[in-house]
Amino acid sequence: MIKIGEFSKVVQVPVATLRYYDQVGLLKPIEVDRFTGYRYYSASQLPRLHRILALKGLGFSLEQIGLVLAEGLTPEQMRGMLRLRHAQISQQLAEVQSQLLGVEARLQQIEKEDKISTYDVILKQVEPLLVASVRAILPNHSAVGALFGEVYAAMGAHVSEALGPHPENGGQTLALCYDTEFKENEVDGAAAFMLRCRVPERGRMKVHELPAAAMAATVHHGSYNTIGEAHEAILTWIDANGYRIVGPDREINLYHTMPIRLDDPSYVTEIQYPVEKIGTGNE
Amino acid sequence: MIKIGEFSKVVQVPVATLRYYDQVGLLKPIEVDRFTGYRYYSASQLPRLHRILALKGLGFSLEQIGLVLAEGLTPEQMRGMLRLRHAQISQQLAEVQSQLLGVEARLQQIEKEDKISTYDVILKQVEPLLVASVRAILPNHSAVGALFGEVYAAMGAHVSEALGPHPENGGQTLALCYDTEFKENEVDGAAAFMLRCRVPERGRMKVHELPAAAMAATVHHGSYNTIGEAHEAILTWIDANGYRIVGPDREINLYHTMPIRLDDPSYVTEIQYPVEKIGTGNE
DNA sequence: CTTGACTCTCAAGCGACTTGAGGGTTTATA
DNA sequence: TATAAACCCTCAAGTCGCTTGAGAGTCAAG
Repeated sequence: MIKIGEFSKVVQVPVATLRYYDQVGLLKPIEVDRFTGYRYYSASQLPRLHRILALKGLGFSLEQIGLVLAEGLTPEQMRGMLRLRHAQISQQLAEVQSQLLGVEARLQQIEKEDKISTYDVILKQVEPLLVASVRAILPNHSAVGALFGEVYAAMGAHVSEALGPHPENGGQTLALCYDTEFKENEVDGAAAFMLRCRVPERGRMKVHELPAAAMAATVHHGSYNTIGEAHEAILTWIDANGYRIVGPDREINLYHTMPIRLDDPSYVTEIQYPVEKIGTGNE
Repeated sequence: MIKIGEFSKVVQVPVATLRYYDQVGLLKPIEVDRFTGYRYYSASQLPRLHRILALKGLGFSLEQIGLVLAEGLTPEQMRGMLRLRHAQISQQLAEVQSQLLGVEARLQQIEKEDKISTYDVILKQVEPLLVASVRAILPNHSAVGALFGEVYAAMGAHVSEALGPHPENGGQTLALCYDTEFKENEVDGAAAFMLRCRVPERGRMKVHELPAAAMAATVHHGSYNTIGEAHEAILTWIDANGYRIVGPDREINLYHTMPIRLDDPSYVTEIQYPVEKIGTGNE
């Protein structure tokens, strides 16, 4: 029969925490003075507390620990809990590891350039996307602008099926680059509009569905002249964070007006590269 | 100028979260309708949100992210934040990894014995400990009981310096085992009392300080006959969790009465083995 | 003009504690 | 024996990053 303060010292658990465990019913003192409310513990409670600390150390919630302590579960149920927890921890491990890589990449970047990067790359899942597009070999990157005109013309009255708040004066456009390495000329690119439903194809304009994918993405704000930096930033990130490019990259503009003017400084472009984690390949 | 719902879809962040970011000042809409309170966002806010998501992905708190977004910090400060975070993540990584090992160990144990273990092993730091002890080669493990009598006698009037609530009828005792491998006889063991201050030595009774250490510990409740199981459990744990024994183990009894009676079924014994993580050796 | 989808604010809830205010009890010392 | 220091009590609120829900107002299509 010892008081809470001494028990606290023996088991190295703060007094407040012991009171909390009492409150939630996890570890009740063997006796509570009816008049003063003083809590009294005994050495015989050590095994129970040890179990609490052990399970807490494995990351179980107090509620789950309560279940285990109630002794009402079979070994089979216990196995189930452990397997579930195992899965959770594995996932958490992957997350923490990628955080570590991410922080290290940022540190490297800041060591090299001695300034905080303009571009922030994040990983996001995108859903399958229906598009109307024209693909062609272009003399240079800027030439993609002309392709948008072609798509626009080919759609005709179906422009209203293009995604965006006001299709006439601001839709969502998408430029794709199929080259697997950087090229100044003979760029294999495409211009596309996002669709809410299928429209008839016409000429070089085809309709197809871009697949769902995990994307490394960043946002470029300003004219296209400096968009190369954004691509560079994203490629550096992909390398430093242990990913690999697995398809054509996309340049997405929300709320473009037609015709496209590549030097508009108010443009906001999201650049996406489909990626997969190295070492998780499905080949 | 788009409404919160559509912005939410584009950036894949829940509406409630956007409202929350508005509330805490992390991302204010570019415009709020004075009459309806409707929030309006624009594509130009994408870079800011991207930065928020990127930093959140590295595990920074919203408060820290707010600081970064305020642009008021130098690259040097940013480096500092990143290094700090790096240290935190490394620690978290170690913790998650040991959780994974721990869960796997428990799963193995339950697969093998098909019951939930009686013993829960935890890791704890113990502080340096002043003890009065008698060390000797003993014919068997139970013989340590006699040594306690010798310590008790050697302390004489200084018994009052022994730790525990009432030194006469219940003190804290400690049995040490210096063998590096299990022995049935010729056990190199010691019996000790914990002291609050130094007392004079007498005969075989010596006073010295046990070093601080990280301990793998468990609690045995009941007579000494079955204490072997507790040792076994702890040794299995040490192996499965990637630790190594680095010193003599301790058996600690809180609130022993003198003389020691080894078959008392109400005894509670904490068993500790000093350990270090394999791969973190200081040699 | 209705319907249904969307938006607003404000309050409370989550988990595992921690902190603090305000007040009673025990114990060691003067 | 008085008193100070150490210890104990309860209850309430704060932490973080949202999430959920109630109740009410707004907007766009049919």
